[in-house]
Amino acid sequence: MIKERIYSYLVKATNKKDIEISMPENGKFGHYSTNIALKLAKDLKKSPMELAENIAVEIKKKAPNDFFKKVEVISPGFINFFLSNKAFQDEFWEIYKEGKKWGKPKKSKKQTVVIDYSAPNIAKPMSVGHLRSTIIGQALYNVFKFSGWKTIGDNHLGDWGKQFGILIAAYKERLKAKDKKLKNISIDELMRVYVDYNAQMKENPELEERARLEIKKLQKGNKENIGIWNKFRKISLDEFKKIYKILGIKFDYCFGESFYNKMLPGIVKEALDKNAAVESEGATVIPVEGDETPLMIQKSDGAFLYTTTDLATVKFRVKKFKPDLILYAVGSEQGFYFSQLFKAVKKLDFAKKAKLTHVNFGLLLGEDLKKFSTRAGRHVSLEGLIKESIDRARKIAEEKQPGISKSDKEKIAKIVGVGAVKYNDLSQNRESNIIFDWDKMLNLEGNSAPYLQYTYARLRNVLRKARMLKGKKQKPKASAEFLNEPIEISLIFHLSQFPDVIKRITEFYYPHYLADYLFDLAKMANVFYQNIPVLKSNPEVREARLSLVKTVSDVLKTGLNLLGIEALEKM
RNA sequence: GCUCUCGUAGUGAAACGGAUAUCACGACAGGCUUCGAACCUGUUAUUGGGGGUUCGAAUCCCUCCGAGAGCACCA
Repeated sequence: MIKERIYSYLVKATNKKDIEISMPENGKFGHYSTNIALKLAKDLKKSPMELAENIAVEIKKKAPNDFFKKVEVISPGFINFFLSNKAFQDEFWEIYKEGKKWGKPKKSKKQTVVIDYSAPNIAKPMSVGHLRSTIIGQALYNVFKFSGWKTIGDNHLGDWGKQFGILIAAYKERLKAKDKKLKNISIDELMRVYVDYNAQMKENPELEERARLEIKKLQKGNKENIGIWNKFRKISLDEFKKIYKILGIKFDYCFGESFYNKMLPGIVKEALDKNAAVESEGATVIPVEGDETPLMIQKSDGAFLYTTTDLATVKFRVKKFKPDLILYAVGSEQGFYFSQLFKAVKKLDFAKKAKLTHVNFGLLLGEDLKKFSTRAGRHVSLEGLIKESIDRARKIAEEKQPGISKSDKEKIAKIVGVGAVKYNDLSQNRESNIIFDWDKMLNLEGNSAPYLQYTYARLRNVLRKARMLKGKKQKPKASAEFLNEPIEISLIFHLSQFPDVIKRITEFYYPHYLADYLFDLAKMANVFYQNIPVLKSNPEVREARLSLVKTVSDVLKTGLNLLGIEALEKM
């Protein structure tokens, strides 16, 4: 790769290894640039400009004659590199050879990552709030896998805890009242039962007591309650599976909180034995350094908490998967909780070599800038959102392609609609809050999934038509020299950065790096498409351009798929 | 009250401490006898206020203002 080559020349010219090479936003400052002279000037007590000049002279000696077009030194001491077309043509050949593998790290030691994402609660329909965890987690999963990691996706279902006391108590009450709706109870009905009971509980403490008794019975393995619990769990899971199928979400495991239930007493005991936990006001807590409030692992009534489960989960995952990294795709509002949890994990020495990271994301806020929550009764169903998006996509498909068959139209509507929703989320910094807005969320123009999908479909169309043309094929290496148009060089330059983007995501966990990258690539591809004829150009030029079109479309497709978005041959 | 996060064109966003802050939407003006106009071209406007560190700050530090979130018997 070009960047690596510049780096190696710089190392030779300076005898330093810690060298930054950046890409100036403004093309006037070259394809690549380094500030190494500015950094070194202080230590060497030389003027940065003079130092930069010396390095520039050296590096020109180290590189082949036809590699740089120009190496420039600019005040206060930047060295800017302008590459020759030849350098890019060679680069293109390297990329073309890689084919669909382009972007994968060449050498990497096998590492393991566990990604905790989605984690919906049983007996509540998935809301748009769960969307972020689900698709950010899935995108990270895909990127890690593509990068050669052993990747484990675990859906940590919220299938245990106090809410089941409420649900079971409420359910039994309805049963007594012979509520007909209980026969084939839906997840929406379950939530209504829950919300109603929750509201009544505030006025009637007796109901709260009843819920507490039911949860106790459940935890002790009471058959009737376990039966009801299982029923709720199944109804919910079936519902979730439907949504995961539409969204193309997959997990390796779905252990859920209930899975860890039996390990909880052991966790508390271990924490006490290790002197990590103490008793406080009748409860068992782990004091956390620097924090006023400790982390509670057992309530004064003996019940365990989410926290206890999370500790058990870490221990279990470390033992089973021996991960190097565990990622939690969970909202920012749990930031404080996770910082406490991680400190407790360290105290207990549960993590071993694994690095635990909270991949946080911003809240989904209502138009009044307040948090969405089920308790507040504000709920936009995820299913409804997806449906709406598909409807909008279908309408547009009807406008743009009136002639196509009904089944094709449905397929396009689904892929475009789902893609739009995902891209809307993945294209922005995950840490920003998102204000819920139908129109923004379901945008099908500009910086959106359909734009990328459309670009891909156009490029594929050119390739399809080319196959129908007769004529001798040339090796792309031989023909790369015909790629000399500025937009062609820009495309190659951009293609060459793909591996860097992938690498940065495995380091910083920001899917929007990839979305940004793909959008830029698509913009360039459209400019190319608009201005540069492919099929009607001279045969050898045509071969070169077709190779470029092929490579760009492959990267677009790979990138979209990594984001969990499908590409369409026709739309 | 304490702690954390965030304030970038009219709107939504981007920017390893780098150079003239980049996109999209919107608005306005153009472009299909040419590989798909879900596209392309042009015009438009921005770092909340004040200090500091640095050769260089949207980015780091301090302070003020504004918004949001969190702060043991929920998950």
